[in-house]
Amino acid sequence: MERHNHNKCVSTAMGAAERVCERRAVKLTPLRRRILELVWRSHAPVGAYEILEHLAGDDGRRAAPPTVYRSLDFLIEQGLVHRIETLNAFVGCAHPESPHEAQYLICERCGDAVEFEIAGLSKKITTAAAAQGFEVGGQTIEVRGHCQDCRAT
Amino acid sequence: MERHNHNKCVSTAMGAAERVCERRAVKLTPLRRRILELVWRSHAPVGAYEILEHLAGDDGRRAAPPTVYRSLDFLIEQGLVHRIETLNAFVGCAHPESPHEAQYLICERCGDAVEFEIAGLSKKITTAAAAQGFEVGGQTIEVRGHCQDCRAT
DNA sequence: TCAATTTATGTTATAGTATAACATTCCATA
DNA sequence: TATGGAATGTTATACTATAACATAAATTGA
Repeated sequence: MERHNHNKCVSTAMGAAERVCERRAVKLTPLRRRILELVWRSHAPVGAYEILEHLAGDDGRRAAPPTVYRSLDFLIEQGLVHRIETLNAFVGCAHPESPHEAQYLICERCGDAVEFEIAGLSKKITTAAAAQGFEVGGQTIEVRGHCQDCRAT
Repeated sequence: MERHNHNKCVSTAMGAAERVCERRAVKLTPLRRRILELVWRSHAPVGAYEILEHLAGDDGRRAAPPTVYRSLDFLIEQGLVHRIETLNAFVGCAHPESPHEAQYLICERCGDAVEFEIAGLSKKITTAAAAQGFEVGGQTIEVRGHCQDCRAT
């Protein structure tokens, strides 16, 4: 199913997250840590309610939506998780150390969302917007289509 | 409030929509026409339930969500309306004649969403994705920030 | 240390967005 | 004018997200 050791990705990401939080003096609490891990365990973006179910699975009792959304808010704020607007879902950020505008390739067949960067793209947009007097606060760039693997199959 | 004659924009847009539909032999029914007009009457993106309320205002009785969503689906399919993913809302398309990837500048102060195009941007993304073996089906590019007018105020 | 304060989480209820499934009406055309 | 397809109506419900208030845990300062 996985074409590489994804567990390793997860633990690498968790390590990075811990370092980032420590450096910023913000708390990666057990709950936040658990939710970040759940997000990372999936290549594909995960919905908030999906996370909720997995939380319930771990211990006996059921968490409520605000629990998940609050932690997601924190993780997004710290750049550890990105939200995929076109899917109402969440993915782990591959480069949490340096804040950046994320751009995603989203495969409509397998559901994977891969963060990618086109050199200068973000800057080009900012410049073009500025030319019209628009001051850019944030960008959402999401590309739908079929990934290499799915096209081959 | 409006800094130009927006009514004129609306009627121009409606005319274009009628021509487009006629050429394609698809039906711009009274309901679809009414909804398109409601969308156009606002510079800012409109939510589906907001449209629903305005529909109710016109005659006495209340429409149900599927009525609106179905018409929106049609209008989007025909490129007469675009969906703003980051707002769960809808705007009239300025250039319905030629299908294209829309890009939006969305002002967080006044709410206006302006369609704009950066020369070669869409193509650049497609090319960059192709370099990774990804075949692009569609793009979502939405830029948040402050428009010229709102910055001036 | 302990009270005061802040931060995080729990809990309940509800708001907001969207679609499934089936019924009815409208309309083009044979 | 019967009929088949497209459009719309209707009811119910799924999915996504947040408000508001309660409790618990951690931090700080006296």
